[in-house]
Amino acid sequence: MQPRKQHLIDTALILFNKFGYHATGIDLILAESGVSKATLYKHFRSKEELILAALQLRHEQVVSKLKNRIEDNKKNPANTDPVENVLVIFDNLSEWFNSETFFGCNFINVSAEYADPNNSINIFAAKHKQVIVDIIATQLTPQADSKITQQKADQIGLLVEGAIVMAHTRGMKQSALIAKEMARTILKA
Amino acid sequence: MQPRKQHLIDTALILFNKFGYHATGIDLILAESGVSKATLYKHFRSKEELILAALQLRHEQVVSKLKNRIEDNKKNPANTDPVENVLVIFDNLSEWFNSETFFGCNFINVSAEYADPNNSINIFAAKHKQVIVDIIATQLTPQADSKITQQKADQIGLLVEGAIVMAHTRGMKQSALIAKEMARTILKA
DNA sequence: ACAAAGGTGAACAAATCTGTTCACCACTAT
DNA sequence: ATAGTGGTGAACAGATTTGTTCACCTTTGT
Repeated sequence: MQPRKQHLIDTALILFNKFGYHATGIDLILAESGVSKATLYKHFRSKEELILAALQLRHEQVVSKLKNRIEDNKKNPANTDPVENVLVIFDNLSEWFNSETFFGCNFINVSAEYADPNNSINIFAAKHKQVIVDIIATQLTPQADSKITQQKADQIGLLVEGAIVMAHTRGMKQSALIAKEMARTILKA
Repeated sequence: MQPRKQHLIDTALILFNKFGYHATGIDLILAESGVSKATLYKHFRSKEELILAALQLRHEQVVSKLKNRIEDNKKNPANTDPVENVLVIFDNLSEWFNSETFFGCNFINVSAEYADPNNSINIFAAKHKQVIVDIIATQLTPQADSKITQQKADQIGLLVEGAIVMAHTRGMKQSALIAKEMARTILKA
């Protein structure tokens, strides 16, 4: 990956997330990154392609952070309960909400702006959400094939979405901890 | 309210919800409604004002529908459990998700596009969410002033948001019923 | 020394967006 | 009849959007 290309994607990701996808024009990304317009269109055929590249980057960030969190938690031999190991997701969320870089979930937001289910951007967002739920499912049971595991993973996924929206639209950053307690109750019921 | 003005708001609400707020141009609203541009700008100073009017309409729709649902449920003297009376919210959601007019929550979506917390559109969306939670709280206990009631209402609110996002981004329309069962477990724990 | 690759800057095209203006039309109440 | 109200249509302005093109610059590998 050429450094200029990477820099464009990094900058675009931040601006898209903070200001929205339609509201963030190409020119702002160029000004903020210091890259020329000709270079942008040498690396990306269109704005849509840049959006997809930014989402791809974000997807990788989220997945790797999540997996690392869970793995770190498992390193402590005291943590054997798969339920508790999954709940670290919400600690992750809490940190994110309280960081300076929280402007809602890229994928929820982009889904709102590109709502057509046939649009490749929308499809990408839906896939991301599915991957996250699948990771949760594999954590709950080593073989994540059972119906019950899938159901539980969807429940956790639903709580994650709810916490993100609450934190974003109402500024309720404690929603991650509210969701965590709810998840504990649900999973142990 | 002049009929042309009302018609503009009705049309704008549908289009904004379906295609997004930036993506929906004034011209599309005019073409779809059959109203002239001069008339639009006689009734609204700007597109932003039209957006706010559309959100106001949607707010009233949601609040009145929700209240009616709860009242209707209470008419059956068998329903005395406040928890069960609150859970009809999720039946409401389920119907909405499975209707032809479901394109996500206007207020979540508009919050994504106008993310600045000082923007009047963003503020309106946050207020709407707060009103919904307050309605839930008053249903849980007649005097909704206790800390515990507020907490429970926030939990229900979180489940509602989660169900909406799941239904919208992943097309999982059954999320309303998943959330309903979770709500029952939480409230009776 | 020189060619190739990657990047720049600026001008440009073409579409699209919000918002303004104004002459004109239809209806209704007096 | 006539004045007032609300609406239309069309042209127009001005800003902003995405995307293209091209002459030129800089660095790097041979």
